[in-house]
Amino acid sequence: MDVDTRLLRSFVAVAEDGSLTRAAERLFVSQPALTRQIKQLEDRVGVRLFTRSQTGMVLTAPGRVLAARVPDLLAEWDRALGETKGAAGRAARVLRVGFLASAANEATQHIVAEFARRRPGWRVEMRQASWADPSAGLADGDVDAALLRLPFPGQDAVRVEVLFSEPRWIALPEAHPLAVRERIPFRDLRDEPFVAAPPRTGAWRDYWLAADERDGHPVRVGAVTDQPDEWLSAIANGYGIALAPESAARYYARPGITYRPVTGVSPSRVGVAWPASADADPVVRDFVRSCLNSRQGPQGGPV
Amino acid sequence: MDVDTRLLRSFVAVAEDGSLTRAAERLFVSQPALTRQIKQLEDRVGVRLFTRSQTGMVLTAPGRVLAARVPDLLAEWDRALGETKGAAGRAARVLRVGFLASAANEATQHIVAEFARRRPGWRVEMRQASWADPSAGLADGDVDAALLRLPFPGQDAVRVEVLFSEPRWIALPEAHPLAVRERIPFRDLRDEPFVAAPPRTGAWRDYWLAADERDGHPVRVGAVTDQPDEWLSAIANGYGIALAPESAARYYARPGITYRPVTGVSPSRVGVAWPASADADPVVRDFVRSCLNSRQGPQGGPV
DNA sequence: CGACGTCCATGCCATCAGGTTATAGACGCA
DNA sequence: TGCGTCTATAACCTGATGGCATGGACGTCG
Repeated sequence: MDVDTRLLRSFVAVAEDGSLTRAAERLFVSQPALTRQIKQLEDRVGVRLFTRSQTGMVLTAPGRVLAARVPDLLAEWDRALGETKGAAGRAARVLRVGFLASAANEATQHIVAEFARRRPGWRVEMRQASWADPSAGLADGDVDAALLRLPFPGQDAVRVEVLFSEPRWIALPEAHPLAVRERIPFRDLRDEPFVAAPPRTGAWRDYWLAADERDGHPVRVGAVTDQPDEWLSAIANGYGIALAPESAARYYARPGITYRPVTGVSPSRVGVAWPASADADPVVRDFVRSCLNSRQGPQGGPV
Repeated sequence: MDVDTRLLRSFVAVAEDGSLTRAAERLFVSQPALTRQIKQLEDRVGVRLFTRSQTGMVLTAPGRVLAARVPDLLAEWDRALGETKGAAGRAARVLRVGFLASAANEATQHIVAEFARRRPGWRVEMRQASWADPSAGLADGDVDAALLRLPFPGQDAVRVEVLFSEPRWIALPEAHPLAVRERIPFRDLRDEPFVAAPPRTGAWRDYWLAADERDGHPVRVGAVTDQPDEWLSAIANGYGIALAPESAARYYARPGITYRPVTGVSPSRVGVAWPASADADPVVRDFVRSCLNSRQGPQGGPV
């Protein structure tokens, strides 16, 4: 029996949301279209997967069985796809590197230059990931390596080398009362609304909300964004403030936003990560070495 | 990235055959349709999977990576589907039992009756499998249990209880010179053409060709069939002869075909099999018990 | 108690994907 | 050089699918 993985993703979404209407807007399709997708899936499988009611969609017993397996299947498919693309990249001498907005900042160009020196003929394809995926595509096998901020979800499943760390600053609206201070203790910021990453990023989101350094003061979330521009707008518009690496002050300077050093929060660490399955890949190893080398400065010290 | 599993099955078929034309006829689609399916898959994945030539289609390096993973993915999907249908059956109080044509024969009705006694309200759904799948759907999770002939492919991955054994006879055309004999030694049959099961059924096919009891005489295959009616026609039409369980003489009696006892071949064993994952399922256990009980005769002896 | 809001289902229409047949184009082989 | 065997392309047609508008059932709130 054949199915489009699209139907399976729709199925999972509806199962999670318990509602066609909500799932439909999350999937960017109309509710009637989703109704028919689910119906089609049920027809193909030959089993009623949901019981409908005016309060939503509830999985039947067989539906629960399917819902328990489908996410793994989809993840495996995505992984197979990633490996295939990786092989294609290798054939074309392209190394796919994911990075998070603001991850390596000025280090990036040195790393790429160093890699180019080590691997003439190879090209690095930098792929910016949204904050919705702090692993920058590593988890899905979308990239061969990634430059990102630690900690990140799924970190234990991959190899990581720390490259450097830098202080965390605070980004606030120019007109914010605290913006006049030269240096701000974090305890003065704990009760401000924050601009946060999407909830499913878990520990990563918490880290940038400094959840561990609040002494029990609850987080107030003023906005949720997953891209730099949205993030900057949200801050400039006064929805909240946000911690950011020092280098963001240079890379994301913008009228209406002020960056200030913060005391009382741990610094942010930047690392290079790659899947364990690429341990033996000489190109990935060269890239990692390029990263470690660039740590000491553009001309490199002893490795 | 979303794909229809259909495209994946097409991909696997083309990869196996190394030819669009041959794969197309195996899949019962036209060659241009398959050309476009493959092209579509390549577009979606964003990677060239085959190198085309006038001698056929050859996998590229990334294509090999994908081809190595897809069969497992499809198998897992089929398994998830089977489990879902199984759950649906349980909810509807239906036990799905696969059987091979000629597997249990007269025992079947006793087993079903016994099961009905143990599980009032439950219904047994008997599904005849073609000889192309001697596991009768067990391997795909299509059934909750199966009545079949041992040995069968994949036997080690499931639980099996032997129910009984019966002599193997030979089915031959009425006009065959040997049909006049009352009892035929197998060595007199070794050089006859045989009607065989499809090649991919492996050991099962060999068993019914008595490959182990030929003393080196090679098998002559006169026809390949995977359904009882085709099998009977092939024999009646003189394409070959075939070993069959004794009970086939009663269940598949037909003008033009004669069944005779054979000496010098081992008897055939019939068993009930179920997936290890259903070990704890009380309904499956009851079914197995019904089978074992019916072994002694319809009224049952001590279990 | 009735109006309203919130669900999911359905009808209609336009569009597009996918199949089939026929044919072209490339190449190996006799 | 002509034939057979591949895959690619063109033209056409059918059917699937999505969007919009709307219907019907049910809970909720004034």
